[in-house]
Amino acid sequence: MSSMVARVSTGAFALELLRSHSLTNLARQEIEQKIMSGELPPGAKLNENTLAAQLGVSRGPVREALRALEQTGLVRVEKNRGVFVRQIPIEEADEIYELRAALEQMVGSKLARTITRGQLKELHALIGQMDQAVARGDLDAYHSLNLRFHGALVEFAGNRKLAETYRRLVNELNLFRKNTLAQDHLPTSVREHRNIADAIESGKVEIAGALLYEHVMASRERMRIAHAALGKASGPARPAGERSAGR
Amino acid sequence: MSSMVARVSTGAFALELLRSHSLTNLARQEIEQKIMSGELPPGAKLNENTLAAQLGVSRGPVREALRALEQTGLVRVEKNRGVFVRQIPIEEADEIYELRAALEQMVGSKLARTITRGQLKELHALIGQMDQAVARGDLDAYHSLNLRFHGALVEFAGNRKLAETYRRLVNELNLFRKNTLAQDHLPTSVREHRNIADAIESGKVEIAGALLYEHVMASRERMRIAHAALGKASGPARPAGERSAGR
DNA sequence: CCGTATTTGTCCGTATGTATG
DNA sequence: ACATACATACGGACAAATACG
Repeated sequence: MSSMVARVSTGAFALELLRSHSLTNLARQEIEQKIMSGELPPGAKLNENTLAAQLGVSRGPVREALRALEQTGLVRVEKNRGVFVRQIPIEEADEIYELRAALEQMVGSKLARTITRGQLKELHALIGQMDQAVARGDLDAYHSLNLRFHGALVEFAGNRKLAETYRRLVNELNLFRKNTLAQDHLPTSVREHRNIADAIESGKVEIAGALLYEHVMASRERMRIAHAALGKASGPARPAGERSAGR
Repeated sequence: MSSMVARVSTGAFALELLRSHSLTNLARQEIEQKIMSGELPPGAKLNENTLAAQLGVSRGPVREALRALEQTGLVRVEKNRGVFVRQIPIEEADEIYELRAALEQMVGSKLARTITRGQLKELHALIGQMDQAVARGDLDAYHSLNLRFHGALVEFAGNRKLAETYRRLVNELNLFRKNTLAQDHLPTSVREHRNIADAIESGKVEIAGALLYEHVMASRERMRIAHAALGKASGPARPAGERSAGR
């Protein structure tokens, strides 16, 4: 009893590592990484043997990881055929944006009541960095900062279940965005971020929520437009699409 | 609804069966069933061998199923120790209710704009049945109808991702409710349902959303009270609780 | 249309870690 | 504290289904 922790230097972190030390979790993280980075693009087939070889493990952990990823919506499993990186159809992306907007509305309202000065400072810091990114015309940096900004908002809301749900949705949206890589109207987007932060700081519960809702729905519109434009420009109407789920 | 069982001749349904014909999916459904029915109560340990034997399969599919169920939040996996039916702490139930309230607010606003006469009829039918259940003092029936009412609302909103998210949350709440089996103030609850349906019918977007939000948050309060009362009355402060989950 | 190769689905054996007397 | 019993983690083999030539 007395010496429990003993020498595991930073307790919580180490335990988290240990928990992830199972090959299944390792495989899940690694595969998820490959998907999110685009190394495994939407529609790609995930070969169990190949993945197992790459990770230096047997197929068991890989299969378990894939079954878990199926639940998170990142992959789709077709019996006796294989598992594929999900191809999010525009209709579903639409739905996800709508849902995400509702979640962020909740976040905005909540933060308007609970935010701390330190958190506000973090938000403003991110906004400042976004300004710079826009000035440099660095789209990638902006995109990344944007994700961090919204992620911070959600985290600050202090509802872990909400955060988990949000992460899941953003993951799926990233799957979709790989195609359209939204070229938001950056100055507008930055201004909206400032307005949101201000409304939160002022404690305007309704307005903060509404602004975030509208901000996300505006993103959705830009996504739709970009997708429509891309649809005409490049690909055929049906780019090796998701086999209509139920079949 | 057409008669579904019949034969395995109706396309979509039959294919759904086929998809479930994989032992992994079968195991997942079966275990989920056992959990939701209370046969496997929160905190129970799930033994791979036992489950495999009960289902007449090997441990492989069972393990994959458990990994999937972990992602849905129904079970918790401790490396080298086993998997357990999750014990939702009151704090998390609280968070889930809050999130669910936000989702239903979205549902209410949306339905106020899109609901059809047929859907309204279904809602009123359910409300009528709830009236009868209350009159009979049949709590179980009321509880079931209540779930169906909210489920119908969510379904009518026509956002599949929302519906899926909602289902996930309700699943987890059921895990919690096994303990507190909320004894809502039924007449109040029924009245709220009517008000919600009316607001939706009248197309009052803001009000319908707000009413649903408040309705769910009121449920949360009742849950809290019931839980507090139960905590004092029966169990010890710490009923074999969720081990603080790593960090 | 058939035979072959590859991949997935399932099962079982073994090693390792955990709980217990 | 040690040894024993047991459950899980992982790997590997076999069977079934699919894809390919």
